[in-house]
Amino acid sequence: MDVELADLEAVVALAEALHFGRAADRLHVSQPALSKRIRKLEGRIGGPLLVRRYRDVRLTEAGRLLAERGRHLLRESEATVALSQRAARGEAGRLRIGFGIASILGFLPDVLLRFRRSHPGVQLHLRDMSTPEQIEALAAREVDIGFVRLPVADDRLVVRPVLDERLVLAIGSRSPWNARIGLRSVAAEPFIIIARARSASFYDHAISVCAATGFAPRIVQEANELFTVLSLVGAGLGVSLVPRSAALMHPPGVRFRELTLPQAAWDIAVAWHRDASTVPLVQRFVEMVRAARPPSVKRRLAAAPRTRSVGTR
Amino acid sequence: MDVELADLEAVVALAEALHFGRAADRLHVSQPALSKRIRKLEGRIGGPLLVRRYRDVRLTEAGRLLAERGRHLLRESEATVALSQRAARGEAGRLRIGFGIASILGFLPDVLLRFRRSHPGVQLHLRDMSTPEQIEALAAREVDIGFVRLPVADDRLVVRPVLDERLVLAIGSRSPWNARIGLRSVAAEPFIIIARARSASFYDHAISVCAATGFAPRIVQEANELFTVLSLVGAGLGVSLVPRSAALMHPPGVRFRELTLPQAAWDIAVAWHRDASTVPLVQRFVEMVRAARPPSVKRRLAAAPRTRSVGTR
DNA sequence: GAATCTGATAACTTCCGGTTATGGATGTCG
DNA sequence: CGACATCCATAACCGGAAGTTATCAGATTC
Repeated sequence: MDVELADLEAVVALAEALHFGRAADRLHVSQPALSKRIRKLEGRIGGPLLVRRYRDVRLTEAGRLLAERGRHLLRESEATVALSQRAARGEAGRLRIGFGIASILGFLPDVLLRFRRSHPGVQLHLRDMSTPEQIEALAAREVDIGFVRLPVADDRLVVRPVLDERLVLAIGSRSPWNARIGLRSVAAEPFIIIARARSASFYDHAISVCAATGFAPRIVQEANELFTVLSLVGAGLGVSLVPRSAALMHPPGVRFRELTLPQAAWDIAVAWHRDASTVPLVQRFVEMVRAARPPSVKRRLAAAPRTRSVGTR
Repeated sequence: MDVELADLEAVVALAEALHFGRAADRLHVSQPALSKRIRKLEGRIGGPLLVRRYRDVRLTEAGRLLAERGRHLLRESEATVALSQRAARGEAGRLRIGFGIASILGFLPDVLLRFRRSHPGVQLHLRDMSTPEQIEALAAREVDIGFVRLPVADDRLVVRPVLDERLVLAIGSRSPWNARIGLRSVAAEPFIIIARARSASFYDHAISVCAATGFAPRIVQEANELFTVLSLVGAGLGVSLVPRSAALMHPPGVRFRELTLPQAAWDIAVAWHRDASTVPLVQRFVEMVRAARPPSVKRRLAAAPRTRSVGTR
C-alpha cells in the first residue's frame, strides 16, 4: 500500500496547523509539495483526508484517525531508531549470561550489579547451566557470555580464567578440630552434598575428590541449595565439600578447611563465542569481569571475620 | 533522522531470511538494491545491523531490536491505514450525538442499536444536552448530530423533523377519571415535575403550558429522572406533564391524557452542520433515523396494552 | 585450482518528490 | 463594485534517491 512515515508526518503537521502553507513550512518543504503528497495519499486511502475551503481546512474522519494514530507511530518509530542507535553504541540490548553453581557465589552478583548500573539500558538474562550446556549454548549463540569450569577445549570459544575456585571441606564447629584435620580424617563422617540434579558436575567432582582421597562418602543427605547444605553442616548433621567462595556467606557453625589435593581445583573462566569478540556488550562485560577479578579468595577469607567463633550454641 | 518504513521492511525481511538474495526476492527488489538500502540505514543508525560472513548473515543487537520493533511498527501502520480507509468509506470513525430528554425515550435507543449493528466499527459518543447547547455544539462541530426541539432558526444547520412529540398529562390511576378530564381540572392537584437542573427547557415548557391553561402548578416534588416522576405519579403523589413517548415505558398505576392545547407541542428534529451533509457517517445516520421514523406515537400508544388496567394495588 | 555461493561495487537509468511560477476560487475593503 | 489578499491547486521543470544489470571479490567445496 506504500504509505510512508513522511506521509504520516505530513498529515500530522497538517492536522496541527490546519493550513497547507504553514504546515509545509513546518515540514521544510514548499506548499505545492505538501499538497501533492496529500493528494497522492488521499488516492491511496480512497477518500479525502481534509476538506479544503477558503480559510477553513479541516480533517475528515479518515484524516483525523490517520493523524491521531500517525502521531503515535512517529513517536514509536523515532524511539525504535534511537534504541537501535544506542544498541549500536553498546548502551542497549540484551546480554544472555550462563553461569554454574560455583560462579554464582563469588564475584558474579557484584559484577552484575555494577554492569547494570553502568549500562542501565541493557537487559541481563541469566541462565543457570552446567559447563557443557554453556559450551553448547555459547557455540549455538543462545547465550552471549558463559562462566565455565576449566578446562575447556572448544576452538569456537574464547576462554579467559577469572577465578581460582577450589573445593574446601566444611565441618560443623562442634566437631573435633585441629590444624591437621583433612578430608581423609572425616571419611567416616556422614556426608551432606548438593543434589546431583542441581549440579551433576559439582556432585561428580566432589565424589571424585573423595575417591582420590581413598574413600566413598557415606551420603546421608542431599540438598538443592548450597545454603541448605551449609545449614545442615552447621547443625552438626555431617560434613560436606563446597566451593571455597561459599565461605563468603559466613554460615553459622561452619568451619572450612583447604584441601591440598590437586584434584580439588575448580577454576572458573569467562567464555564467549569467538565471533562475538567485537560485540560491544560482550567486550564491555568481559572487561568489567576481568577488571573486577577479585583478590584471591584465600585473601578474602583471611580478611573476613573468623567463622570458627560463630557457633550455633 | 529519515528512517522510513521501507527500511524497516528491509530489516525485517533480512532478519527472517538471513540471506540478502532471498530477502531481496521477498521484497521484490534486486539484491544490490537491498544491500545499498541496508548500508545506508547502517550509516544512519551508526553501526552495523548485520554481520556478513560467507554463508552466515546474522543480526547484531542493533539489527535485532530494529527488526523486532520494526515488525510491530509495520503491523501498526498497516492497521492504521486500513482503519483510515474504512473511515473514508464510512465504516469506521466516531459519531458524536447530542440528545435531549424527550428524544432519549422515543426511537433513539432503537436507532442507535441498529446503527451500531450495521456500523460495528463506528464509535458512538452520546451527550445529553439541551437544544440551545446542541445548536452551539453543532455549529462548533463539537457534535455531529443533534436531536433538537423545534423550532430551530440557525442557517449553519440542516434540520429535519422526525417526531411529533407532545406533552401529555400523567395521572395516577386511583384518581377520579373520565373522558372529559383535562389539564384545567387537575390545576389544584399536587404537581410533580422533572427537576429544572435536569432539563430547564422541558421544565419551563411544562410551566408555560400550565400558564397557558390559566394556573400555576403547585409543585410538591422534583425528580431527576422521568422514570422517578412516573413512579411518584403512579404511587398517587400527584400529577405531572411528561413527553408523550414516556407512555411507552408503561409505568404501573399511571394513565395518560392528551392535551389539545397547541402549546403542548414538542416537535423533535434531527440536525447537523450544513457542511457535514456529505460526511458519510452523518448521511448514513440521518438516513437511518428518517427511515426508522416510527409510526405516529399516537398509534403506537393505541397498539400498546392499556396502562389503565395495570394499577399498583 | 575450478566451480559455486554470496554480498559488494560500479555504471547507468528511471521516476518520485521536490522546486518555482502561476492559476483560480473566495473572501475583504476602500 | 472593483482592486486586493488569501490560499490551495496545477503546470512545467529538475535533481537525486533508489532501482536496474553486469561484474567483482572473498570464502568454501571438491
